[in-house]
Amino acid sequence: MSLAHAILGFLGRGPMTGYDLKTRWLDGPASHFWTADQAQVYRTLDRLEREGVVVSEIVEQRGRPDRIVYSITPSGRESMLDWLVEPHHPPPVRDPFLMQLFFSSDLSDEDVLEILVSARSTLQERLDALRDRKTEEDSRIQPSPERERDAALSGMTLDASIATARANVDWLDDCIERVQRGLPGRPRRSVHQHSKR
Amino acid sequence: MSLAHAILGFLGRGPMTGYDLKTRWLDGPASHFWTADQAQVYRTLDRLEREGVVVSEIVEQRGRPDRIVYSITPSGRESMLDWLVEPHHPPPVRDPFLMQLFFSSDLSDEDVLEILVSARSTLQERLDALRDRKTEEDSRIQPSPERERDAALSGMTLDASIATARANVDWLDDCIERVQRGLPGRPRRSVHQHSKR
DNA sequence: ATCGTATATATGTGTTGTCCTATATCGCCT
DNA sequence: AGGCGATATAGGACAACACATATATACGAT
Repeated sequence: MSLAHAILGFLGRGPMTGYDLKTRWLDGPASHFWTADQAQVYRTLDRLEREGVVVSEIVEQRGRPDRIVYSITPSGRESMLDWLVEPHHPPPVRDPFLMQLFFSSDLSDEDVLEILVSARSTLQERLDALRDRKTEEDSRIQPSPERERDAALSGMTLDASIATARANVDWLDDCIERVQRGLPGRPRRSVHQHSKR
Repeated sequence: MSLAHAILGFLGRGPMTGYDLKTRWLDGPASHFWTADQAQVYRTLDRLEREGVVVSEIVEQRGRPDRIVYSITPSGRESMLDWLVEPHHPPPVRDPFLMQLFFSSDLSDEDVLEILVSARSTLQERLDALRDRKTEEDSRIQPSPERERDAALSGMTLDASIATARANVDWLDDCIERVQRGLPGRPRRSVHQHSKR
């Protein structure tokens, strides 16, 4: 599980609660390469503590649940470094959108077009958000050489997501053009005969 | 689960066994947008039959296990058409490789470079394979207008994967160049001090 | 002669991830 | 006054997925 290593990675930069991990990091600077459910974060922290790679300290609070501040242990740092030098490749492909397009021969050209246009607009939003984050991160001045290094690497990963998103928007534009010129053949069954609701 | 709809989609083109679904389609023409375990295919077929969207017919064989040939039912076609017109967006991002790069500030420039070069070579192979499939599919003549339509859409999805892969190779080239010029800061902890095995 | 591969389905088990709900209080907005 | 969002953790239930193993035989290669 890579979530465990994301957690170790962030705890390597300083002690934190599960809440912080989720809201300040996973939902923010890490959101373009990993997503995780809140429940899963807490459960993973539990597991990591049982494994001895993190330790927790309870900080009492008034009015709120006690904070459980986790820190990485030396064994945790070791495990993270081991993970860092192993080769990690992108995960198995599983893309419902491409699947939809693949099986769209039963739809009319108009329906296919609609799907493509809608996907384009979603992707464009995502791309804009990524670009905003990139300019924002680029303009932020880092207080230390270590942070500069972190920022450079973080920027590189953002560039990857931006490049991918842009390539996909371009591809969608090509598809839209092609469908507008008309796809070969005709749909076997039209949706409009089917779903007259 | 989209696997269910992949299965319905392929069964829509003709009756088939679980074995065929896995070996002739999922491991082949569908592999760039979906991957599935053999066990999962059979279990999903079971479920789909209980749901009444597919029916099975047992074909006895000598020397081999009986074939269980599945066909899509009218209700299955309906369910597939419903799914086809719904908007489907790419799944949540989960990329161990980007994560690795993000947390690589504890590695030396040389180690980061090694990771990038290795990723590049894997991706390049993947890209070559996709391109081969594309030329192969393009050169195949389709027997009917429906097949032509299928082929056009299939080609479009292949183009998406190719565009993504190419964008990523280009991005990796940029990264490699940048790291060769040197990343800012220095690693906090070197791996070489750590793993002298 | 045996080893591997293709054909064909099935189960057991564990892991990872999702969704929903519960709890408790503070502060802000309407 | 009352509702909503932020702070903070936690458990139950389930779906999806991965990995290993079992069974049985034909056929070609070494």
